[in-house]
Amino acid sequence: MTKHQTALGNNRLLNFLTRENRAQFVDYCEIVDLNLGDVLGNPGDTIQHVYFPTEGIISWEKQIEDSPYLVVTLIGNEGMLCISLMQGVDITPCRAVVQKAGFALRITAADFLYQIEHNQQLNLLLKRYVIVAHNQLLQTAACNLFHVLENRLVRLLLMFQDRTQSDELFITQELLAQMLGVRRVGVTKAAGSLKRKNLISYSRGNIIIHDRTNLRSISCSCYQADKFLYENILDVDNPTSINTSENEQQLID
Amino acid sequence: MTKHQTALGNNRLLNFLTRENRAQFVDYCEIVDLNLGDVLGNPGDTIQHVYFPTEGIISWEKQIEDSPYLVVTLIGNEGMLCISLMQGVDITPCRAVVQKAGFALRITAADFLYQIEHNQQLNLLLKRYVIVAHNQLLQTAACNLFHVLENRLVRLLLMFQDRTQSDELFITQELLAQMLGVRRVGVTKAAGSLKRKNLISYSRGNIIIHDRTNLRSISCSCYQADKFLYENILDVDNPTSINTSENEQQLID
DNA sequence: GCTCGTCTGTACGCTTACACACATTACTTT
DNA sequence: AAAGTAATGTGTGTAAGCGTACAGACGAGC
Repeated sequence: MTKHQTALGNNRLLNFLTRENRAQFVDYCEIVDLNLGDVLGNPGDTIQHVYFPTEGIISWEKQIEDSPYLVVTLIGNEGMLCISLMQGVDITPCRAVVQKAGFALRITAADFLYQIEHNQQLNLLLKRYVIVAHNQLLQTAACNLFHVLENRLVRLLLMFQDRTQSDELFITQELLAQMLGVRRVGVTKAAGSLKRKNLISYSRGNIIIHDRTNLRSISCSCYQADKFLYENILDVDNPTSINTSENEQQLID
Repeated sequence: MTKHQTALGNNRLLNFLTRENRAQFVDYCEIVDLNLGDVLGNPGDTIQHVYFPTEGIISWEKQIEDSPYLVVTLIGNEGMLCISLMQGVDITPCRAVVQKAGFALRITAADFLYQIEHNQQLNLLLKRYVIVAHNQLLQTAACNLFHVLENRLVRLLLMFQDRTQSDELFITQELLAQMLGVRRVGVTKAAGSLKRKNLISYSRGNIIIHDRTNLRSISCSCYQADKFLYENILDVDNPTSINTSENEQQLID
C-alpha cells in the first residue's frame, strides 16, 4: 500500500528510532487523513488517539478568557500530538486543528501506553520530545515578549516551511494573525514589509517564500534555538545529552 | 532533627504521596540551605541534583540573545527543580537562582533516577508535574501577549505569596521587572496604582499584601487556571484525570 | 458578463510600554 | 552627622500595536 509506505517513512520524530523499533511501533498505527479544519481535540477532552503527522500541519491552540484562540505550537512531521498521555494525564488542555491537510499515523491511547512501556527506545525518544516541546514553548513565551511582529512572523513562516518542506504555503493573513496573537492588520503590515524586500510574495492565502537565507537572518534567534534543541536532544544515541550509561542501565533493567 | 522534620512535611508536591512512599523517597534526600542569590544551575550544565524546595523560592530563568534573563517560572514548595531529568535529559536549559532563602530536599541525579524507576506513585506524580509545568508555561506565554502589565504583576505577586505563605514579600521592583520582562519604571507605575487602591503597600523591597481577595479579582484568569490545574492533575488518586484502570495496571506491572 | 464573499491594503486616533534622564527617598556605613 | 548606596518616583519623547472603519482586489459561481 503506497499510502502506508509514504507515511511510514515520513514522521521525522519516529525516524530517530532504529528500523526494527519503528516497524514494531508503526505496526500498531493506522494511517488517517488530516482534512483542513478537522478538530482533533478540544480542551478537557479525554485523549483517544495519539497522532504522528507524516504530512500536513496541526495547530495546538490555547484560549484565554474570551480572546480568540492563540496558536502556541505547530505540529508537523517533526512531532506528535498528545504528549500528555506520555506523562500519565489523559486529558488535553488545548484545541488541536488541522491547518494543512495531509496524513498522520494514529494509534489508540491504550496501544500507545503499551508500546511506551515495552519499547525502551521509543520511551526515551518521546520522553525527550516532551522536553523539546517544553523548551520550545519557553522560547516562544520569551519571544512573544521581546520580539517585534515582523521577526515573529518570519519565524512562524520558517516553521511552517520546515513542517511542509515546500516554498509555497497556503495560509491567510487572518490565520497568521491568530497564530501570532495579533490583529490581521498587523500581519498585513509586516507581510507587506517582507514583500517589499523581495523575501516573500503572496496573494489571497498563497504565500511563496523566495529567499529563505535572508529570511533566516531576519528571524529572531528563537528559530535557530528551536532547531538546535530539536537536533541535539532527540538524537537518542548522542551521549552528551543522555544520562550516563550506568543510570541508563538502571532505567532499562 | 527539627530542621529535617520541618523540611520533611513541607514540600507540597511530595505531600501528594502516601506517607510510606514519601518517607522512602525522603530517605535518599538531604536538606540543604537555599541562600539568596545561589545559582543552582546554568544553561548547558549537567544536572547533578534535583531539588524540592520546602521553604524559599527558586526562579527559573531564560536568556534570549543579550536581553536580560527573563524569569519564566517560580518554584517554591509546590514544585521541583530539574524536571528534564525525569525525561531522560540531563542538561538544563535555564538558569536557576534562589530568590528567597530557605531550604530544599536535595537528591543526587543517580538516586533520583533509581527512585523514579522503583517508586511507581512517585513516578506518576512527577510525570504529571511535568505536564502541570508545561501547561502553566502555556498559560504564561499567552498571558504575556494578551494581558497588561498591572494584571500580570498581580498574578506574579499572588504566585509569590502562594509559594511563601506569607503576606510579606521581600523583592524589589527591579527584580519584579526582570521577572515580567519589562522595565523597572513599568513596575513602579503598576505597583503605584495598586498602592493607591490600598491593595498592597511597599517600601524598599518589602511588599505587603493587604487585600488578597481584591487582588485575585484584578489578576488575570491565568492565575486561577494555574491553580486549578495544579490541584486537579496532581491528585494521583483522582480518577477523572488518570488513565483507565486497565492501562494503569499495564503501566505498573 | 455580473454578483457575492473572501482576502488584502490604508488610515486615524488611542493605549501600552519603551529609552533615557534625572530627582527623591530611605537605609547603611563610617 | 555626613556620605554613600540602593530603591523608588517623575517626566519627555518615541515606537509598537490596538480598535475601528472603509476601500480595493481577486476569484468562484451563476
